[in-house]
Amino acid sequence: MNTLADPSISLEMTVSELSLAIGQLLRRLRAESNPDGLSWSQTVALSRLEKMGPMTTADLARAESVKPQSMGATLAELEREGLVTRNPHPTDGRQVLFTLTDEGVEARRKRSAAKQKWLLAAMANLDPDERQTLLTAAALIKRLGEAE
Amino acid sequence: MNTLADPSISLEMTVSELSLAIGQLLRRLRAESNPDGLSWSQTVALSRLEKMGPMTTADLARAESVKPQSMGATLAELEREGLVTRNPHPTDGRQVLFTLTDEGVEARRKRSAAKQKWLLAAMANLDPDERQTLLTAAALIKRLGEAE
DNA sequence: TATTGTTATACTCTATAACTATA
DNA sequence: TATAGTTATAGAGTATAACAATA
Repeated sequence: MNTLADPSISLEMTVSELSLAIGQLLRRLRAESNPDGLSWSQTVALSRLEKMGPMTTADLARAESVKPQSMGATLAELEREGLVTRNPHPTDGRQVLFTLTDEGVEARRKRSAAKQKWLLAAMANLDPDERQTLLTAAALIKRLGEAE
Repeated sequence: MNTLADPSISLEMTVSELSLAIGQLLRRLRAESNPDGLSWSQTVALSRLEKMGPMTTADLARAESVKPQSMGATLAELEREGLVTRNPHPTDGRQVLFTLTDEGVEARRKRSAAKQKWLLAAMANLDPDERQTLLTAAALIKRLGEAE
């Protein structure tokens, strides 16, 4: 009589539970932000640039499921703060490649600390098994977010 | 030596991966929203009222890690649409209890369908094991979001 | 024509501050 | 005083629409 074995119940319940849970955690993370730290969207853009190397506005927008205009605003702000620089695309004159500056790398490491510090502390109370579950889940969630 | 066995490396990596993944999934979910559907914050408020029964503005705000004023705005909008009603608290004249209307139950079920339908479809491609991981992770994420 | 990016404008969500009513 | 809620205002993030430049 294992209700978890019913795929439809499990699926809808998981969808609902997961949506509510991640929404709450994200709001919680935002609430923990540092006054002179990086905003969420800035942190995300910097992280992705650091991980993937130079990228265009459109690629970053696609990667984060936002419109190019929205990503453009985030990048313009990061550029004003000297955390990214823009370079022309070598072959396509329309495109602009954004690259992390040294200061951007530093900022990503230091100024996003407040948020992550909170989550780090919260996760420190979990069992190793639970942390492993979250790491596995993170990869799955990433796949869902990227899914067509 | 196994780097995954180093708790600090695993922990930081998990924090980073998890934050990025849930941020992207949530933006993705928001992007899938229906033009005449419910907004994310409305869906969340209705879901919680449905699950927990009548609640006050302050309780809902605490549950979702937002300020009472923010939750107040969401509830006012839901009230204007007839999806929740307000009732006086039986013993404390300051408090207001919000309750789902029948129309609110219906709306939660139908109008949030667009978003959840997308996630449901995406999750249908996962293995049962992977779905179980997400369900377990949802509970963990919920605990993190509620953590002091 | 299609794509990249920009500018202009508006909406949603959330925050802070100041206020009223009740405990 | 302290708490629950409201009103007013502002900022961040995102969206749509209209445009320019390039492919």
